[in-house]
Amino acid sequence: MTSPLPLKNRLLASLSPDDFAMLSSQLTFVEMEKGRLLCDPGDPIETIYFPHDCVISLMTLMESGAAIESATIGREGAFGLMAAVAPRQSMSRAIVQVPGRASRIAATALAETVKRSTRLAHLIDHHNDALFGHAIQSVACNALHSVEARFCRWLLSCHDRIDSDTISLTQEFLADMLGVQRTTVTAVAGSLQTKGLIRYRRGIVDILDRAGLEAGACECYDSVRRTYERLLPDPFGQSKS
Amino acid sequence: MTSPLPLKNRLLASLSPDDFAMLSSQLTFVEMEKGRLLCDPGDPIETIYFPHDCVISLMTLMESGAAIESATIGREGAFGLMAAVAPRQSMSRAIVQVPGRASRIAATALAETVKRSTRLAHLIDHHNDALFGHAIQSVACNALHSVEARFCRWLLSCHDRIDSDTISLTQEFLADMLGVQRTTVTAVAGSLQTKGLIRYRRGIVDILDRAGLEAGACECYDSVRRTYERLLPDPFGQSKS
DNA sequence: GTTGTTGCGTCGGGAAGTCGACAGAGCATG
DNA sequence: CATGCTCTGTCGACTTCCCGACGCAACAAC
Repeated sequence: MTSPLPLKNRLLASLSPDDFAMLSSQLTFVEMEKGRLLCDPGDPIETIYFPHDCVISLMTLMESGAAIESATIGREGAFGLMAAVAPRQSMSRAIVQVPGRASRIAATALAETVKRSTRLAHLIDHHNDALFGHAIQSVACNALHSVEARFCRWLLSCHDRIDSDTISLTQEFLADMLGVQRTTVTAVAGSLQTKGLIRYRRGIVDILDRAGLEAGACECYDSVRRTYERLLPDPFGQSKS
Repeated sequence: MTSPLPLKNRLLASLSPDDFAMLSSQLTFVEMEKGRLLCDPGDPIETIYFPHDCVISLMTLMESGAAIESATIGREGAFGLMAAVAPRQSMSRAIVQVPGRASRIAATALAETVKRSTRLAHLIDHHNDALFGHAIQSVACNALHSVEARFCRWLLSCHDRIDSDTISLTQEFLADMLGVQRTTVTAVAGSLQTKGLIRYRRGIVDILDRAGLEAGACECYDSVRRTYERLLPDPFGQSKS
């Protein structure tokens, strides 16, 4: 799946030809380098990003300075669609977690098009609903599930959104995402490595056994995935597992 | 604040006279008895509820049968507004957690009105955004904060939505909400009682010291509250603390 | 090759919360 | 008053995760 096809974003690929025609002239292809900050809480959302093979994290900032992940966005969705109808402030920090490419468009330009296409408006509505479903599942997940299960879930949903079995990320970073201590991540990563599910080497994770990770992950992984599939059917119809 | 004013719901009270005129004939006043089930995951959302002095919980159901709270809805909002534009399935179980009164309307009727009023559409849009903000804050909260802090937060946000300092709820029930063991709730409740913040007696909690609870609660309580205030200003302009 | 930096592994004490079990208290019903 | 049920308090062992500290390994820069 390392096809040269530029538009892997499922939301863009789901657009009707008419809608796509209206948007395409305003869409810009961008490289998203790792760590790039798209938005902080309180910032107006001026640009909307449709990831092709990058992953964007929505992080909730706490007073302590901690930043914990509340949702991730990849090729199944887009960042900033809450602002697709009317101007809106971001409530989270949005950063590029895994580098790659995306298409972007000005929020005002998208809002113009949305006014003319109820079909596009419904697509965005469905996306926002799925994102909400993602969030409430994570509320439950963070309260009930072990770090190991959440770690597996995280790796899987990241893996779904990229075209490689190798993910570049440090344990420190992952600890922030999951909202746990770095040493806890080390312990869990060691455990998964012993089981042969992943390999960890200095900032790089290799996914060795997807099925094993799925067995170790909590139900939340599949639950969120099914919600997206129901509300935003995959126009490519592909799947990894 | 035990005024006989029937419409305490802030969303309804924020409507323009025109919008309210269009809706009022379709709105029905209902008593919401404790424990009433409004929706289960997968059910179509057919009715939208605007609480006046009851509290509705959105609960995420897990495969194990556990049901944990992912958001609460009171007089500052409404249940079911994701379905205000187009038909939608519920993703959570919605139950009445604290009894009281609400106004309800058929989703189809509201959708008709929304088509005619962009102002109403924007109000609903803001509500859904605030609810999303509520959810992502809870994602972080459940990952980072102690049970005691979350317990305080829960009591405060419940207290905000009713007209009494007495809340009827068992520790068992609260344990489900918070996603913890019942014995843990007992321990925390005992601690708060010793500090003089609450009184607990067989299914009934009395709020004795709001300021003390606010000191014990995590920042999430205030954060969520400010988000609602920003997106949906209180038309009554009142506050409890 | 040396140095500096970054990321990982480990160790140990401690706090928080789990889980099962049981006793007792409050309340309603007959 | 007796019965039964529901809700709360307690206990103890156990697990998970926190939190700070330290050393080492890998990599980059010069």
